[in-house]
Amino acid sequence: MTTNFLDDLARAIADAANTASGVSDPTVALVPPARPEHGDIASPIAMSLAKASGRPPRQIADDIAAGLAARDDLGGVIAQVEVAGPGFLNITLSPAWFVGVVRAIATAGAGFGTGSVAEPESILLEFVSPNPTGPMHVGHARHAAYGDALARMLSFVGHRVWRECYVNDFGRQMELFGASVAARYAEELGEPSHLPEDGYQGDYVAEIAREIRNEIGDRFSGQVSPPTADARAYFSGEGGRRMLARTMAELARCGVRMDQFFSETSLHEAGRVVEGIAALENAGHTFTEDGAVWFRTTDFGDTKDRVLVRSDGASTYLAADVAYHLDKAARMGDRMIDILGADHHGYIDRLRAVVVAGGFPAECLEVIIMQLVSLVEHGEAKRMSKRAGTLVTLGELLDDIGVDATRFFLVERSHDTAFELDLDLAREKSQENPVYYVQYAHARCVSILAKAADEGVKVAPGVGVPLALDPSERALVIRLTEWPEVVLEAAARRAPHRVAAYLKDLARDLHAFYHRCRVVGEAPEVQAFRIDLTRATRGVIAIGLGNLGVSAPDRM
RNA sequence: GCGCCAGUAGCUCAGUCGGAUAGAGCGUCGGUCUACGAAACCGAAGGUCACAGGUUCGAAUCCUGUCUGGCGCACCA
Repeated sequence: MTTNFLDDLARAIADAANTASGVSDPTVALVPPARPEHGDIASPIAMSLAKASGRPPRQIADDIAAGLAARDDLGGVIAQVEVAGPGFLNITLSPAWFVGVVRAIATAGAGFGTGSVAEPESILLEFVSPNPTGPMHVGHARHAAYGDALARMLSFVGHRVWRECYVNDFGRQMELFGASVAARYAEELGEPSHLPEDGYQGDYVAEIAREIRNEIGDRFSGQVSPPTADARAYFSGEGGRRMLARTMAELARCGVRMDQFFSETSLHEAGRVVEGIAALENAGHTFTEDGAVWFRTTDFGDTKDRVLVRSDGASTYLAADVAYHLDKAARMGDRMIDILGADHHGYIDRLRAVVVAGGFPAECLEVIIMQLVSLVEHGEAKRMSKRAGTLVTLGELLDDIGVDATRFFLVERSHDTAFELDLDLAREKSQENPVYYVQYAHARCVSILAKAADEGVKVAPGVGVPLALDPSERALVIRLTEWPEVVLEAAARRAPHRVAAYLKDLARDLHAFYHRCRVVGEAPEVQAFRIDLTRATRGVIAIGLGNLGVSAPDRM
């Protein structure tokens, strides 16, 4: 549902501005006023037309105001227009406008603001993409919370989104992980352990080994001290599968849905990596030097060329990414988005080179860089290492502060701001977490509506329009009308934190309204309006929280 | 040295394709429960928007330079 409740007003201002300035078809910006006494909505249009028309902004504004006052068809929209400051038009909207708007929003329900994007795209969104060598930590959690919220928002405004998780289940780290599991398995059997020096040491490695032992018994007895090639392959594969299953379960616990988990190993096994390298070679984008095959990424703006096949014959990680990105480009539709950690930002030029060398437009690959989350505990930075087993896992975070708080917290900040998560604070202050503030506003609306139902309130159609509105009502309604624009902008800018900020503002407006205005038991036209307003607010909070993957409880 | 991101209230951060007196939460101080939930509300204090120039009616926002911090700059993944 596309909604602009101020279209009539904007058109009227455009007409009057045209007359006043001589500029044809001027763009009308409508902005929230800086202060409540400036009315409900304001426009700086006179200032922006001053230069083109050669007249002082105040004069233009006066003429526009006069032009609006002369119209007799705007009674249902405008109550008053004033000129203030350097030339702002401050507009007070009529009660009839408020009643109509709130009715429309309450009626639209869960559809309010959906499908409003002008040019819907098919988007392949890749995010989280973990190595299945250990549990997800708070960094993955930020990617998951952000990526999932972004996917929800993009879908909400009308794009088609495919969510994909690339699984780095190939290469040296997987072998090391397999050797680590094999060593723990050997310990389970009471055989000498050969844990690699730089092997993985977390408790989860022993857990996986125990699981495997419970399933296969001593089948690999005598083959793991040290592990044979067969044993290494088995424990690497089986360990990776089990780690991935845990990852999937944790994402599901967070409410993060993926359409596909894409295995790097599958690319190698299907010969896609070799094909990808061959494609670049055939297109003349490679050369051989020092026994290695290089991709001439400098032709596409990279700072140096990159190796695809090492001199020892092994393909690099980039080679797999060539195959993967060419595969994604072929099925993405209009666009693919990669969400990468800040420590991978040097990778962007390489990936773009892959896409362009593959014959796709450079703009079809969008890379979002996620700044790091670091943890602080007891006032000092917590250094995390997967191999040393000192990480704080996503699971532990969820146990501590819950899914809703974790998700809201992690999308509250812009993705390009590094932030520190203070574990002590996150635990102790969970009651003051903004998510509770917003959820409480939702529960409060439900409670009011339940009260109205208990009292048997029936709203008669055409019950009339309140004579005057409370400032808190006006503010709340204006806020509600902003939702479609907020989510559209948040989706376009890939900025879920704007939705979070909006919800905090909306919740504050609701709480203020609640404390100033009674709903049930007022005069019929006032009661009807406020019930609609409560329904509309409840609906928008629920939609907004839904876009962030956070629940909207009826009771708390 | 080069590149990306950031620097806004005591703390954590919004606001950044130019708009009025720069906002919120937390913290501090002071008020508000005999009516729909006080997990709430109302008020106060708190600012050189890192610094210096520039662009114009107007700059936290755009441009140039400087400083500080984070992260990168592999035949690792």
